[in-house]
Amino acid sequence: MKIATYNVNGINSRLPVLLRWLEEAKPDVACLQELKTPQEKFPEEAILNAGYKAIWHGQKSWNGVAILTRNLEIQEVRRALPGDSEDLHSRYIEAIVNGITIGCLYLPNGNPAPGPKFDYKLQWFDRLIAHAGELYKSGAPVVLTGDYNVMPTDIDAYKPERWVKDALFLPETRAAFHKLIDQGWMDAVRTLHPNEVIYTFWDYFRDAYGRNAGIRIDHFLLSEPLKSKLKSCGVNRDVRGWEKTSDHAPVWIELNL
DNA sequence: ATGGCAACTTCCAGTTGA
Repeated sequence: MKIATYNVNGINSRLPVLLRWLEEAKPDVACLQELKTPQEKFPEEAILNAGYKAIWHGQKSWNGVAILTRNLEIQEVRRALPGDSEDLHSRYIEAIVNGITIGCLYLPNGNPAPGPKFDYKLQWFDRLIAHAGELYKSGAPVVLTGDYNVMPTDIDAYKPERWVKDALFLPETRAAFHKLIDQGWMDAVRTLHPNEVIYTFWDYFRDAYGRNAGIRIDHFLLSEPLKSKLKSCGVNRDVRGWEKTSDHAPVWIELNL
């Protein structure tokens, strides 16, 4: 079973790239972030025609998450993190697919830091940690994937010294990520490739992709029952080089179920 | 240290992203 995550940076302006990637990569499950579309303008018909069912949580202008499946039933569980009914950002959607709980998340960016946006990032992170803890303890097979907006360690950033005051790399942010990992989760990509330079985002500026000046911020976390099932993983790096592409590249894992 | 790019909105300049 192949599961992918892809921050599309606007699903409607990204539609040709998204459809081409689905056709070429053929993930069984695709978790999407940054739809940047209201609920009613999600391109459901084009996605259905490409062979995928979808559930999504849209929002005007910003955020937005979706889970797509090919030839698999999808049962939605929730479409927000517990813990703050006032939080209206569309940043989390969770479903059960093929017996696996899949959480698709778009963690807040948090810049500029310090400030209210960074406070919101850390608060959202706390709610994710609380919810993830419940999921992990349940013993169910769970995949928590998406755009975490965190580089976990120095190896995950081109010139990490340039990111030390950035919300994606500040000590509080990394500490929150490691608190989450310490519940027992496996960082799938880093576990299979412990020393490799792997990036999932390259800035649009200054030919960052051409220079491979990237960062690794899109992650797959696996709960206990899935750790022994992880077969392979990777980044569809070439997608970042396509015309009218996102600033993120898709990331995928293959599970031997 | 700065600003470079892209997508959004609703009227082309301001905001957000990472």
